[in-house]
Amino acid sequence: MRTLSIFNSLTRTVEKFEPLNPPLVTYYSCGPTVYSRQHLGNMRSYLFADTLKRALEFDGFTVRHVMNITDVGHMTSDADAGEDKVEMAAHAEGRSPQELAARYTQAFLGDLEQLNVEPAEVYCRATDHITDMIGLIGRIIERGYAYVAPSGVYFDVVRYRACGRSVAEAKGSGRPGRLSRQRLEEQHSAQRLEHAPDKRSPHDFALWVLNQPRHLMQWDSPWGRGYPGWHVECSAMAMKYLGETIDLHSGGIDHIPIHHENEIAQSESATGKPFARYFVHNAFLVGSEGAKISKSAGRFPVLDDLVAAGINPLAFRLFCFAAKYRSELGFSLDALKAAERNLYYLWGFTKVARPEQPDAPFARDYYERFAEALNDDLNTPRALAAALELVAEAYRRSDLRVWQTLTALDRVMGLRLEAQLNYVRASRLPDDIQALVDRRTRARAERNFELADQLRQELVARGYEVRDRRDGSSSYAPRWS
RNA sequence: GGCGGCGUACCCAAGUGGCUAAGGGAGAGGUCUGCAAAACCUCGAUUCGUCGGUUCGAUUCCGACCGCCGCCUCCA
Repeated sequence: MRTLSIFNSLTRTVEKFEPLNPPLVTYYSCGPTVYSRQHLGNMRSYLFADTLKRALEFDGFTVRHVMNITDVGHMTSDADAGEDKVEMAAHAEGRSPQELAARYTQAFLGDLEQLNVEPAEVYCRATDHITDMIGLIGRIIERGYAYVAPSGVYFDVVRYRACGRSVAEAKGSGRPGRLSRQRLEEQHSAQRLEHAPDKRSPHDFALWVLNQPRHLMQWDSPWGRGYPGWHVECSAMAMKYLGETIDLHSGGIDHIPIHHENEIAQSESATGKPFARYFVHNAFLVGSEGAKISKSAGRFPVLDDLVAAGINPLAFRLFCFAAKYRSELGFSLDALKAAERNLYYLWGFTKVARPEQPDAPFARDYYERFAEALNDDLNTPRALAAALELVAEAYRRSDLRVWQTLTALDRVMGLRLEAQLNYVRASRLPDDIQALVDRRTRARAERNFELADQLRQELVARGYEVRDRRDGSSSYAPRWS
């Protein structure tokens, strides 16, 4: 078994990854709040999570991956006027929150499928786990880290941050958050003045929201009718499916200061145990001007936009694979097109590959390079370079026996090479296309190149790729599925 | 105000205290081909935002500056 080194946000260093009970890895990654389409920036995160999971599997681990689908409780802010994102969007679209959530959940899963993301072992909806959340909140209250106020049950951030010294002492000088390294008093609190007046501190966050009669989704709880806060579903569901201490937790870099900090706080104050042993965060996809692509900024491309532009979704997958997860990635059509060229380069190899033969010895070096790069904190760009050079080397040597290696690498890259091979091999030409092919073959035999070229143009226009070989034979295949 | 990050060729993007600064795209030239396409070969940053410092030696470490970005309010 190889050892993955990965940057752990908890320690801010690259560490050897060692799960609690190998070969099992318990992995929780943050899923979407389903009130809108997930844009390409979001998709980068899910692709990153997928690559991380595939890398662990490449190394021989068995990954149990849990992803949340948050369909309630995600507020637009923590102020009084904060509204539930799902309910707000539902209202705007004239649907029920349930309909809206179901619709965007489907769209989300469809996107993952198009990107060839391995399905998680468990997708869990927040609304299916209300009792788990209530149980967790109860434990937090018992341990003294949450309190009940008229407007809700709040996590007592000041008490938690005090951790080992008196609350009074900690007030205004609490220890910095483990992930964000921010001290409470250093945070810009001007924006938080609108907070619920019965909160003890502006930093406290809601575990359970009470007395919001206009809210549609409500459940009974020991503290009254209401609904859960945003972060608590992740803690509750992660623990339910993976245990009180999980191996690995990932998400976007923006989750470091709020969501994950809060998850850790509420989880560990409930259990007294470490919540996650490794936290891993991916950087943003940014627009051409270097600004992040964000939902709140309004317009942002979604996967369907790429498809509409004629770009294969897997090109986006490869595009993300070609950059390190911890670096910002600059999105542009040119850059995406470059990735698409690489995709077609690898797919094109299926037309000449020798899947029935064992690999030539030279393939081994490239496999090793790929594995080494991958395990070096997921250096996917270097891994990709190894894969591309493997194919180039095969062409160069005119020794095309590298298929076993290439497909092994593709179990991490996820470009569906195997499926592409089957597709290319299985596809028979439709009769009308075959007729054109026959006519062209005849024309070429008669050295009537004018007609042959005309027929080639026709075939290309119909979506077929024409490749004449040196020996005079030709291949006609649909231009990529 | 606090926390964090970035600046490598036309574009995307790795990387290292000193071996030729990965790889890809685009571009130029070539091989092959009836011509294409595909594939392969060659070329391409004497240089890594700027200025200092440490060092025998820095793109890589330190400092300052310039520029860009994220977070501290929902955000992958």
